[in-house]
Amino acid sequence: MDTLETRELRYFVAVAEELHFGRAAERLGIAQPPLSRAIQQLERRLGVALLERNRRGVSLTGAGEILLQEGRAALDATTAAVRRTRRAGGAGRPGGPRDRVVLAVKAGAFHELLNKLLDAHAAEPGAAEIEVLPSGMCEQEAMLRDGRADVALMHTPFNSLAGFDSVALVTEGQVAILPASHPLATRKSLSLAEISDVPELPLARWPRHDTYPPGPGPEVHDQTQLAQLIALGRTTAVFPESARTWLWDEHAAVPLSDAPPVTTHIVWPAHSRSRVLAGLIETASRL
Amino acid sequence: MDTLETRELRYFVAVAEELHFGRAAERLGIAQPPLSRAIQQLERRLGVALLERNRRGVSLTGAGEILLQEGRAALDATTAAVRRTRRAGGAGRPGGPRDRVVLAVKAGAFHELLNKLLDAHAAEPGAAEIEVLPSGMCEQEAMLRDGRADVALMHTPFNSLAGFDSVALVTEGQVAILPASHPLATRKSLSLAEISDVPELPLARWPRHDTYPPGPGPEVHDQTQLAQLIALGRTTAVFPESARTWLWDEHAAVPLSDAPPVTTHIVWPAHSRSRVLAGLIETASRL
DNA sequence: CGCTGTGATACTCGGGAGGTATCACCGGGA
DNA sequence: TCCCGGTGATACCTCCCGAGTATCACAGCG
Repeated sequence: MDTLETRELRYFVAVAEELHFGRAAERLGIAQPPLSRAIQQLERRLGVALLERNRRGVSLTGAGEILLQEGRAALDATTAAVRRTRRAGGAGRPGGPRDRVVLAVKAGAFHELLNKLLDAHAAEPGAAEIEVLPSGMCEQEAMLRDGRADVALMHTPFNSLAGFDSVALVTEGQVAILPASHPLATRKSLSLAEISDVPELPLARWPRHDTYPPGPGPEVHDQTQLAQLIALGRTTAVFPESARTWLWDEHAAVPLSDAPPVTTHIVWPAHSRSRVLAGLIETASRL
Repeated sequence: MDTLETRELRYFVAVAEELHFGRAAERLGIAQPPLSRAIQQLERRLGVALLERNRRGVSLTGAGEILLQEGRAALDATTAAVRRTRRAGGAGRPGGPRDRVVLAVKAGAFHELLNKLLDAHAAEPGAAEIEVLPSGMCEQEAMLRDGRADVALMHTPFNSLAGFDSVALVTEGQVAILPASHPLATRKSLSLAEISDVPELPLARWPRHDTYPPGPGPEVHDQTQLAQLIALGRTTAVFPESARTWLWDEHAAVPLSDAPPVTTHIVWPAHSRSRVLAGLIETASRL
């Protein structure tokens, strides 16, 4: 009576996201009537109204908001359980798949650190296989939560380490990435104010948790797009120093005097206790 | 095909914990054969062996260990969803229950800070109701994870904040709590070494994650037991300075020069975003 | 006033979860 | 050696509940 089937959670989350029974049912691959009944039954069992059925549509009650949030977390945890169990399947048995750890890394970042880490890990005696999984900008957190990855490299203060265990690896300053031809590109150092005050070079905007902040700069989705736009003299960006590795000839990197330092962390789900993961973390923190 | 019902997780966790189908079935309130079948089906669907059925009993494979760990986390998340949704039920509607936040606090600790926090919060305009939930020694983490609590006060380095968001509130030194009649009780300051070297006063041992470390000291479960034993001159203990509030006349508190400082944090599940909780955290960090 | 689109209801059907009875296997003791 | 206690697996049956189809009730809107 105080438990809740995964199916019910999936159904509710679908309805809460679509705010429309028909579309939700279609997304779930079932018909609309069973979905209506399932939600009603869910509300009865919880003893709580989750949806406000007003004319022309559906909206969430306060309790519904909570269940959406908590239900997503629970569903993530469940699919994580499946993914990680499958991945661990047969590990350790000769002939079966080797121990494997999936490391989520922001695509295009961490080149140097990542190389050092992988080399150091490969040099360990009983080294497990590490699969490097490139991720979108703020996607690593979701990947850790739903089990697509076991461990990740993240940058504070950009990524939030909320909900995870982590060890800080290195801290570095930030640089402004400018078109090499731009007047500011020859400066020894710049301030954030100077960067933001250049009207012909608006700062590029990254998707942050699925939403763009309003602003003048162009919207970019990956480092290649951004590199292109900078080379064309259309925008500028601020990055950790280690981003120098991927700069083109057309780019210039100028240190920023007042940008907050960026720290790279190795991050994993708090409840992980696997030997392989522990080894990797140990290796990383010795770098 | 890549999802997993709560029921299946419950079943597997029961078997993995009992390592015995019969007992697990009894605990689950079902018969043994359906349980056997459910686990077989689970293994087939995951494509992974979870249990090693050797003669005379059952043991976990590597994948089984992972699923036990991850499954527990997923089940906790599910029951947390139910608890928090029920708690939020009807909130905001006049006549219904008020907004309520459950604050888990180590029983007997945090007296001063807790009073200040509750007073400050009650003084806020739209103050929600705060229910203070006393918890066992290291139980607050579990309470946050499975939804019995929404927010907690914890001490580092004793509690691990792993998996949660937190804000540090105050840092304080530690004191040794001694029988007032003991020779060391008159000292202005002590070192950890001096404390541990007194054979007639072995340090008390607390249950830490359900297991006692081996050692000579008596086992204690709550502060009252401990207070009694100290007053009787049978043991000693190390506590944050703020513990002075609950000392008896028969107790003496002597500052420790080399004990690590203790920081009190307010801690909540990383995905929480409720307005009420945000208000409480805001109030706490202004203290 | 019908038409459209919404969610709820009525009824039926089939799969699967669960129960009972039983088997197959192994180890230990007299 | 043989039987017995205890383990998990299998066979078979029952029945509930989840899902589908058809339909309703209702609200907006031209």
